[in-house]
Amino acid sequence: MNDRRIIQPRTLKGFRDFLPDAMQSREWLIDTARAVFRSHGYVPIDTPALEYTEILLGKGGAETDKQLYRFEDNGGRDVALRFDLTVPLARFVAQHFGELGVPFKRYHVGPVWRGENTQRGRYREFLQCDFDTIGTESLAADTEAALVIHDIFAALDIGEFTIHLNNRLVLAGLLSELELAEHTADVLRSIDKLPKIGRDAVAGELRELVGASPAQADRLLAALTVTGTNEEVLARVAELAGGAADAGVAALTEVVAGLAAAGVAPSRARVDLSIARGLDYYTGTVFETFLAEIPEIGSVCSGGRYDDLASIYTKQRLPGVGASLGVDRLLAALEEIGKLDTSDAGPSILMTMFDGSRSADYVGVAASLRRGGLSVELYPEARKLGSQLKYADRKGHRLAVIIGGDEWSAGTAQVKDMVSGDSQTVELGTLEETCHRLLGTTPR
RNA sequence: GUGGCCGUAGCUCAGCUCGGUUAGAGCGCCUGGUUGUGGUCCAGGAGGUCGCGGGUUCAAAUCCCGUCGGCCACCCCA
Repeated sequence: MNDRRIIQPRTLKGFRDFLPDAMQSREWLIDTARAVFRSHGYVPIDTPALEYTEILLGKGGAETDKQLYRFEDNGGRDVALRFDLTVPLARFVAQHFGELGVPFKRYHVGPVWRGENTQRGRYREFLQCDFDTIGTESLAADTEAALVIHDIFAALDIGEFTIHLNNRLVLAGLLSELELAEHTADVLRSIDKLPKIGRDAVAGELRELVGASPAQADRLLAALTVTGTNEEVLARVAELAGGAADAGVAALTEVVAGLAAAGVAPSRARVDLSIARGLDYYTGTVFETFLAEIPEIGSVCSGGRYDDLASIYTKQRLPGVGASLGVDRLLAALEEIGKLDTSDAGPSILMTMFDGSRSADYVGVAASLRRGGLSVELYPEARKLGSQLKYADRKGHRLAVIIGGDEWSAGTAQVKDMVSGDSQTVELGTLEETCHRLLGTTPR
């Protein structure tokens, strides 16, 4: 009778369930970002999770190839799950270019999949939250991208943060001045490790990997680690690159000036020449964002400018600039530094049920309160009042409305303040007004 | 993908080194004390395939192998 085989409930490595608390944090984060995107004129899009493999493999090297969830569908098509939102955006823009017009500014929030090894804050299914401006080379778009990042982190109110800005043209200028240009990719990857393994180790790696002389490595690292105000750093690097980095310096100068004009504190937007970003499609501005309280978790929002988003899907040249908010990494960081507000913002009123045979009446009162702009949860059964109040307490409701036999016959309702424990009895006709007054909200 | 650590109640963990009676604790949950009032207190209770599978043994949470999952480093990146 009871020997029915139970399938063990489990989830795949790197895939997770989200319980209500975790999900509320995710929604808070995404809602905040979404509001900022909209305020700057970005519009939402979505694309399929599954694409033809040739679409996804068009760009990207052997690394993405390995990480791809790829299989043959029931119709014999070679398909794969998207591993980021940028490649689908490229396909999307190439395919719908005629209907979109430029500049095209979109944001996209959705899961992506990578079959790589897991770690804290790194999963096989994770959420990306991207925004990009396509079809303009104006640096105003770069400035805006940085400003969007700034506005999101300011709105989240999770402590201080710094957006590190650099420009690939500066790095390219330095590398050509130092005659290391042909090893750009390797050098950049090495530079990215600077904060992690330190200056000496990077110098060593440069010598081994690309055969840089100690003098070359020294000069490069000296330029990259220049400190000072944004203006000082820019002036110094222009000097060190001997004019080869002028275009990049000018671009960075303009972006920094724009951010200052927008009221961004200098401490929140810093020129940092050691920010390289391994991704090779960036060609101009690059940014990474670090939280002051937990910089070691890495960048929680990164991006940059690229010359041509979709060259493999269309002959239309599509320059752009954008960034990606690392939702899962950011949430992991906030959890660690105790900045996650787990108090839920659910309904503020619990309508208790006293007499199951009158459930329609309770539904009616709750509905009328909601029509007045209140958030009301109706307890679904006439359980012991103590249990219902306990439930209200656990769910974080601020008020409990109690209507029992006495109240029904008197045409009244009891309103209990869950924080103070005080309760008062009011006419049913003034219940809505009383709730609004106690909650400090205004009637609709 | 390579290497290391780990996996016991819903959660945090003890027990494992040197196999041996009904596997424990705190918190949480449920019930009662308070027949219509939560958060405190008191009493009681439910809840465990010791991740899963196999092996050694008279006997395995404990030893061995495999596997799944988590964490960490490398790699790469969000």
